Amino acid sequence: MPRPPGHGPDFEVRRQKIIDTAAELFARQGYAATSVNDLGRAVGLAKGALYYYIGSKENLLIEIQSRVMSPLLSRARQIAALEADPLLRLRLLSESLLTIIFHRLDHIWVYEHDYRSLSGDELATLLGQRSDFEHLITGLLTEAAGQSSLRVPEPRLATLQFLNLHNHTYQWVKPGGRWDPQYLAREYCATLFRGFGGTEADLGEAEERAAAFKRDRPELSLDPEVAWVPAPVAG
Amino acid sequence: MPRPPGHGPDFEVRRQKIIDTAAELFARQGYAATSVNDLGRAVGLAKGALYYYIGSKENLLIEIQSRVMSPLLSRARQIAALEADPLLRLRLLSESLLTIIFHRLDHIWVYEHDYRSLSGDELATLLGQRSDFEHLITGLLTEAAGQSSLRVPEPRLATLQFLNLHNHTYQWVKPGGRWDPQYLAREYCATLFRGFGGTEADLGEAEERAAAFKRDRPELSLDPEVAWVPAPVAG
Amino acid sequence: MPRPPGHGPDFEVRRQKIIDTAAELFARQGYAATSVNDLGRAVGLAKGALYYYIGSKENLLIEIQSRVMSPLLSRARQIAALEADPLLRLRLLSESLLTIIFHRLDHIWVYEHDYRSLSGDELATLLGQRSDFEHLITGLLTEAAGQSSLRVPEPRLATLQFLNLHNHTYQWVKPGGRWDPQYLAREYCATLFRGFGGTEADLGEAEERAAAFKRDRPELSLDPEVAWVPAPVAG
Amino acid sequence: MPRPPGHGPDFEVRRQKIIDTAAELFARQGYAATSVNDLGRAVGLAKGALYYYIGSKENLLIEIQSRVMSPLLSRARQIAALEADPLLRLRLLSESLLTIIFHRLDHIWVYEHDYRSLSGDELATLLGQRSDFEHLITGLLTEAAGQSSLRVPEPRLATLQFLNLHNHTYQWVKPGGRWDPQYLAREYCATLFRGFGGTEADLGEAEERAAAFKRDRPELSLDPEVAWVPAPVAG
DNA sequence: CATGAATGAGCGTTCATTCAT
DNA sequence: CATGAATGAACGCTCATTCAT
Repeated sequence: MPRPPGHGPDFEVRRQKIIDTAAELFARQGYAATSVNDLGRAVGLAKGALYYYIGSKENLLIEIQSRVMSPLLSRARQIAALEADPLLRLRLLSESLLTIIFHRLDHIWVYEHDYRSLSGDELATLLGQRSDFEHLITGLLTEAAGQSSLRVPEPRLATLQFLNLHNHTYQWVKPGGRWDPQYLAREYCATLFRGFGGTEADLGEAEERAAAFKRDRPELSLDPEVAWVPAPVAG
Repeated sequence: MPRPPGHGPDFEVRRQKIIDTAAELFARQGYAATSVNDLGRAVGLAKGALYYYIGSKENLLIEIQSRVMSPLLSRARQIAALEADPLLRLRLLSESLLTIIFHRLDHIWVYEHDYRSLSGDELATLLGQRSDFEHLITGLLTEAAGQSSLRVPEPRLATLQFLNLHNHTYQWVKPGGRWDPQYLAREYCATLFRGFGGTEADLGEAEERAAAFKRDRPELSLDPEVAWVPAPVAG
Repeated sequence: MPRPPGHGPDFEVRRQKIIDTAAELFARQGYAATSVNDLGRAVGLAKGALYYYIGSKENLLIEIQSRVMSPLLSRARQIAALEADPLLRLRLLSESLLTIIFHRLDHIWVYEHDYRSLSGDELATLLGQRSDFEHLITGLLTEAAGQSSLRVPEPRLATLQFLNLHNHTYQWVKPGGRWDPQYLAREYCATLFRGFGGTEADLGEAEERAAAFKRDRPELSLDPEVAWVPAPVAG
Repeated sequence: MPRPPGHGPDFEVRRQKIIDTAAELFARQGYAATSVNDLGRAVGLAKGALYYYIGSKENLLIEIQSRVMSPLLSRARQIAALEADPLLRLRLLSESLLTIIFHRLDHIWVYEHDYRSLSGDELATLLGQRSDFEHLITGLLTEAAGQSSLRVPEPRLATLQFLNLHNHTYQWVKPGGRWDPQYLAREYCATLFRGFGGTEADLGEAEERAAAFKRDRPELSLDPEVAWVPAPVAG
């Protein structure tokens, strides 16, 4: 879906705002139940003008998915590649994941609910990226089993518990509510690390180092405003 | 949508089979993306006849939600009311919940994905039932904090972790695969009980008692065949 | 585009009438310039009901093409296979072709103008059939060059002249006007046979035999009412 | 559709190039199936600028029709007015007509297929011009019947055969292929003249004189480059 | 009970055209 | 001169629902 070659300076700004609104609507009503007319009404544009920006309805879905997956995966790879204690890296990953969930809750709803509405190719790409993300976690859990007190006899099952605990959060979380991503990350990791047999000492150490890390390497904490905007993938 | 006053003895049987098929289709394609024609083709009935049984498309959604919520809630209430160790009851609840997820995976997909397509009243009813279910868990966790080694400083957050861990399972579970509900319940409860500070002793005891319970009181183990069918329709 | 399995007795009748009307409209305004709404208005049916009968707009085009090609080709094969003088067979073919043009003028307009709107597969099929038809004529002309006074040094060019002369008739012919298919066939064949160097004797003989043939084997004269209706091809 | 009163010297050049491109696209895809956007892309202009040159889409169609009809009719009048044997003039007309078909095949496709998309007034003008052209041929054929061996008992039918044979050529001709306009004109006229009862002598004479004519009065041979461009717009 | 037929609203998308800049 | 942006109508098509038979 190639867009016309020349566009005014406002084009991309406006386009991003339309995708924002689409994410809100899709999150609230579902992708299939939201019409392009609904979106037009919400952004104050006739349908014809909308298509000037969006290309197609499915394209919106692709962009939204990519706005989630793209920064998540790149940040996850950065963290996984750090030379640091695997528990620390899991803890950092937990907070990154929750940060994204908090700051783009509507995108996450769409990401979790409507990915099956993608067409074959796009779906395959997305599932591949999801699988990559999961394998990063599996790798860290396996590493942790070797270097700490954690017991991970079934890395796949441990990974799935990690993902269950984090990913389902979008269903009830209220940004600005009682808990923030940092707090939840600490709690979730505490549950999981203890739950997988980790000692209180290992747990405390990971938490301390995470605090230190965020102090010393702030660029590795996900700044969602920066992370989202360029969304360079797909389309 | 009043159904005709008198119908033959097969009416209800046939109706239930249609809802079964609807659940399969909705799970696979989504509620909004499944047409009444699709359903008609799948059950081998023309649209006119179909409407005789189903009343409306939304009605199907209501019935499916109720088929999940109704046995789950009644079984949860039964279990919560038992005179027994709260950890044991949580363990039994875990297995019941996972059993439903395993045996009616298609219903769960619909339950998790398409409840927002319900109209206001029906949605309110459903959300109320979900809240009731959650409070049963909160109650058991609070009890457990008093009677065992568990520390539950924030019962709401503990409840949400319990729900996250269980409810997200539908996204990846494959019935007939590596794990069964009993195995997953043991693993999940082990993670949670340890994660909330429970001792290995408490944990082992709960597991033993659960085994004994299922031996002595088999009627309290969820038989999914029985559990579903009569599902008294809410609404 | 499989139609639902069961249909009332009127379905096919109505369907054929709709295709008739579509052919009229397509002939008058062109396929691309005729909307499904136009057709609905013309047959007195809402768009939804129309689709119950037609499947798709392109399907109408396919059916119309097949209504022309199918009887034309089968009749042409019958005639070409006769054990008779090639000039006689060309003369019979000429009349068959003109009879179709006269009796389904609107179909011919669509056939000549809008075949390029067909999608790849259907277009390929049609072009193949057209090619088959042309080769029948080429064959007869070549035969005639051997057995009569005709000189056909370039069979392809002779074929194209035969086709030009006949096929372009749809542009100006008025059924019920001054000339009928028999008359035009005689005139066209006279022009072509003389034009290709045939003697008056050959020409007269072919005309006489054609008259005899139509008297003795009336079943080989194209009865357009019978020829059209079953239109068993494609869809 | 008044064009702005003053434009630069390039205006007309550019305009003609745009019409060239439009003719290509309309011929390939059909007038109704070609969008103004397609045209804009093909000529490298945004829609706004395009409309500065074209006025409207229908205007393009009018111009293309006129580019065919206008030189054809003026050349035909020139030829018909010559003091020369009618068979010679028919022969010259044949070659002129075929030359136009060869050199502007795309225009001819549009001319033959999409004239029905013209609005009432334009269509009336065009049909009048077509009729004028036909009457020139009828006149020549009638003259020929008086001065040569041709028998033309029905001048209208003879005219239509002349037109059928020539006009349908656009459907299959490939410029640069086996035959050129001169060759086809000779063949077509041979078929027609013989077919209408002309002697080989008359036929040979006409062909000889045509060769002489083209040698002595080359300005009467259609130079397509000159013939097209200035095409005074009808409408 | 069950069907085939019909409706009217809505779907995602494309169109010819306009116009401020 | 030329652009990018906007419109509103129409496109082909699908939908949930109804109802005479």
